[in-house]
Amino acid sequence: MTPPAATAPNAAELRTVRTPAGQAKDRILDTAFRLFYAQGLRAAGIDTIIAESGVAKATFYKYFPAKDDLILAYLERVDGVWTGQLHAAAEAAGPDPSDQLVGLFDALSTACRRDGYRGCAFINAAAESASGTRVHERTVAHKQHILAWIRDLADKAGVQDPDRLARSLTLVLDGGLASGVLDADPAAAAAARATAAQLVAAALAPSPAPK
Amino acid sequence: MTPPAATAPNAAELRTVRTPAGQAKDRILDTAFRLFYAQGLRAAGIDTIIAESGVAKATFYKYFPAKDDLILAYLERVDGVWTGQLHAAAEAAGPDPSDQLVGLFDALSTACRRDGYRGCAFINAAAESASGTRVHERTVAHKQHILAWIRDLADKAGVQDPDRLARSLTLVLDGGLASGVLDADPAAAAAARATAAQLVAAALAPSPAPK
DNA sequence: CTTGCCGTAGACAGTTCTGTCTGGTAGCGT
DNA sequence: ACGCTACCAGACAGAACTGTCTACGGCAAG
Repeated sequence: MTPPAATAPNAAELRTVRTPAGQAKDRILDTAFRLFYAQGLRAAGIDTIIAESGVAKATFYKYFPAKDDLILAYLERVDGVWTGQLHAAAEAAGPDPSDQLVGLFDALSTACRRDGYRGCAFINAAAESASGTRVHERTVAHKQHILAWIRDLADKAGVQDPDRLARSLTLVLDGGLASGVLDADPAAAAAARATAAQLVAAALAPSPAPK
Repeated sequence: MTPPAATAPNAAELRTVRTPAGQAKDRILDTAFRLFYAQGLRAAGIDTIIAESGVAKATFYKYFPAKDDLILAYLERVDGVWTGQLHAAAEAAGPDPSDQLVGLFDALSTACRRDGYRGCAFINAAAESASGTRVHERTVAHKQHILAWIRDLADKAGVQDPDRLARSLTLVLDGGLASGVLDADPAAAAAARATAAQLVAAALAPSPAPK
């Protein structure tokens, strides 16, 4: 009966406890989302993520064969969340595309007021990943999606040069996000919104040839 | 004569080679500058820096008791270099402060055309350091210096709201720098300059109350 | 009941990283 | 000639990290 294993803890009172469902993966992703963003991709170790998820190591590696796979899944989730907030903020500004172009900057204000705000997860991830890696490529793709979406809004707003306006606005947005990793100053977000409003207004005006 | 040490390599043909001067520290800093920027603070290991500097480990730890000390020295050097390039670009634009406010963006264009460009060393460093650490504080201080300098230029240019213009310009500048870690697109730098020119022009104009 | 899947628990290997320590060498001023 | 200083070379310790492996428990479907 008693196993001869000297190292094995007597399995009697062994709390293997629970196994809710196929939700171990979700717990891992939740923890990764939190730790990767708060500490950075490299600073957050696999062991810590496993421990805080309350998951067995074998389970972890079943779902994410390598750390990079988890990082990619994390970025995927961030993409969904952030894009959603951006769209929501834009739509909250009303049906007019030119209003939406300004309104989307409210997502920045909201984000930087959140506790533990540490700037843009994608910019931070790019800073930690070598170019050419899957992680880095993923961040580039994200930024391109955002740029395309803003360009689309600018197009609908009927400005003369949608590309130019979209470029300017993403610069301001990225600037606001990047400064967030330094200090989560709400004034920067407000300034970004004001600057965006100015740029959109100028793009809509008859424009006396700004140069 | 022959040392009894079994492990010791016979010191006969030992090339301890050179000891130029007190320049070991410089070589370390040069290597750190290169590797920290190219790979990131965490990805660049002490051992690699030591090996590529051609320096003994003891020498290294004599000058930099901990890795953080080297990182701080690295940031100090980056600050000097980047601030210098910014000032030079501004001055190259002529004596008029309003021209300098636009001209400083030429430093961004130049930087992103450089091989191995990977965005702003400070933003990247901030992404890898926890807030509250010396490294993080140093990056914040850098950005504040830049902001103060631009504000000063805006003041001299005689715009109505120097704070507001300086905020906008740093947002655009940071945006250009942040996007540099994703892809070193010269178009982004050009767009940043154009946006800056537009913002400066608008700030100087009689301004029909932009809202 | 048995079989297979999903899960826990944790030992283990192999690498890498930071930081310490010993020992030896070359030049320089006195 | 002597000692001082700055340097090179590399072994070593201790920790942390990623990833593999064995062993076991419970649940549901056939």
